[in-house]
Amino acid sequence: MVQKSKPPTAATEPKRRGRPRAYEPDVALGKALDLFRKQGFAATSLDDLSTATGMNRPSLYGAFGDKRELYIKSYQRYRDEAGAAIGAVFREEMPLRQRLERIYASALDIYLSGDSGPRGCFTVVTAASEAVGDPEIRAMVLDGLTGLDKAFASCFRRAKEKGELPESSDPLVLAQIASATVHTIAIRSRARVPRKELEAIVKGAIDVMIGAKG
Amino acid sequence: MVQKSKPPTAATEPKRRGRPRAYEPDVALGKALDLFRKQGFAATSLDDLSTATGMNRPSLYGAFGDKRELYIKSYQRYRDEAGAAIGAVFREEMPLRQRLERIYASALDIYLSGDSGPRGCFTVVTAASEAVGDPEIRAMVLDGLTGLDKAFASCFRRAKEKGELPESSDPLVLAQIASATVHTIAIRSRARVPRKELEAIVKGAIDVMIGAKG
DNA sequence: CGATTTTTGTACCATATCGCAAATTAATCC
DNA sequence: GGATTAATTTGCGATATGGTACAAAAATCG
Repeated sequence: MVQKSKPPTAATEPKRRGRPRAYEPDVALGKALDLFRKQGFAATSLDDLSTATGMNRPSLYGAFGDKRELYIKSYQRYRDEAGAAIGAVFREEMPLRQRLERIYASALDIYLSGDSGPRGCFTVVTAASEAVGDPEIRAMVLDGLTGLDKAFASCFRRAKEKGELPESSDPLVLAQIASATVHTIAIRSRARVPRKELEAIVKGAIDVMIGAKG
Repeated sequence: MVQKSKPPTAATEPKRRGRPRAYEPDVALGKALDLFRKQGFAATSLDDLSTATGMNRPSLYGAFGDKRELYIKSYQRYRDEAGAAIGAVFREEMPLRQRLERIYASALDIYLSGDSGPRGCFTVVTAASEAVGDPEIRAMVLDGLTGLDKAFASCFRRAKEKGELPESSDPLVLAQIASATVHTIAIRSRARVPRKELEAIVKGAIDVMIGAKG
């Protein structure tokens, strides 16, 4: 039940008072996230989480609260990471097609990762499921969905201004198709559709969005 | 623990031998399906299923097998129903736009139904989740996904032949966008996005697919 | 070193869960 | 009516589950 034996890594120790933690909260949360992504909320037991994180249940509870809180914190972490990944692509300057390709590539990287099979998208695979019954999770899911829509919308708006899209194009509509494409590969990846096929879907969608063919 | 007190409804009784069933398998499976759609596999207990179907656990077990088998049978039932609904739309002759509108309308009917909140799509919300770990479910999910793709593809192929689409259009690509649109509304409906918004997404997607604007 | 603080480890509790065995009930067949 | 068949009902049992109480451990502070 030990995660790391060597003393706390971070140099910025405010010299905590009592017995030092045997785990690093960040890596523990990462492990919890992995499990929740793979199995969902209900199918993941505290024992599972305990062995995966290397923390025993009381420590888990003390650090993150009960199972639902841990789930929400895991989801928050996932969203932060995913948001950072696509945010990076948005900040760089590049042609529309390339930007889209990069976004979908990093989405696929996220969805297809995992030792025991692709884990898909947290939002789509498990959070959406919990969203019906849990208002807090629902709010996060909605926020994630509209966040993606908006990111794509601004992306297309910018492209249109730069003349990369015909004047007749509607950035909001294109954004929803772009989001839908993200959603469809998220679902398909969970069914172990091979990356090649997912990339083909992405390519076709990009062609349509850019107006190469329709 | 009684589902119906009156004797078996169906006129086609082969005069079964022993004590008559107190339930009708069809309605029981429907109730099970409702629950699984709402809660997913792991979060649905046999007790839940028992009270919902009006059958006690041994009867449930005798009729449908263990929980996983019941889940698979429920999913099969869902697919049969959904397939029948869109199949009906495909058999009729009508212009492309109208056909697409009808398909999405019946999809929304399915996704948004439910007493305690919209239940979304079985395939997307729960089956895809189980698909990673269960080959049989995965096969069903894949079958459902490609089935939808193919249905849309033939739809667009027909439309192209009839001159409803430009010669440059690729039915396979359009089909994948059409499927992606189904997937995105399935996910969003689970997050309680109102029907109006979902219909707007559908309308935008149809416009792009038909080539009205891009 | 002793007191204090914080975390860990063990053990536990109440309940839920899945599945099944045995007895009971209700129908048909002869 | 008695035998047979099939479904129901009750209840059990082994295990899993989420959560917590409590003592031991490991650090800092004075």
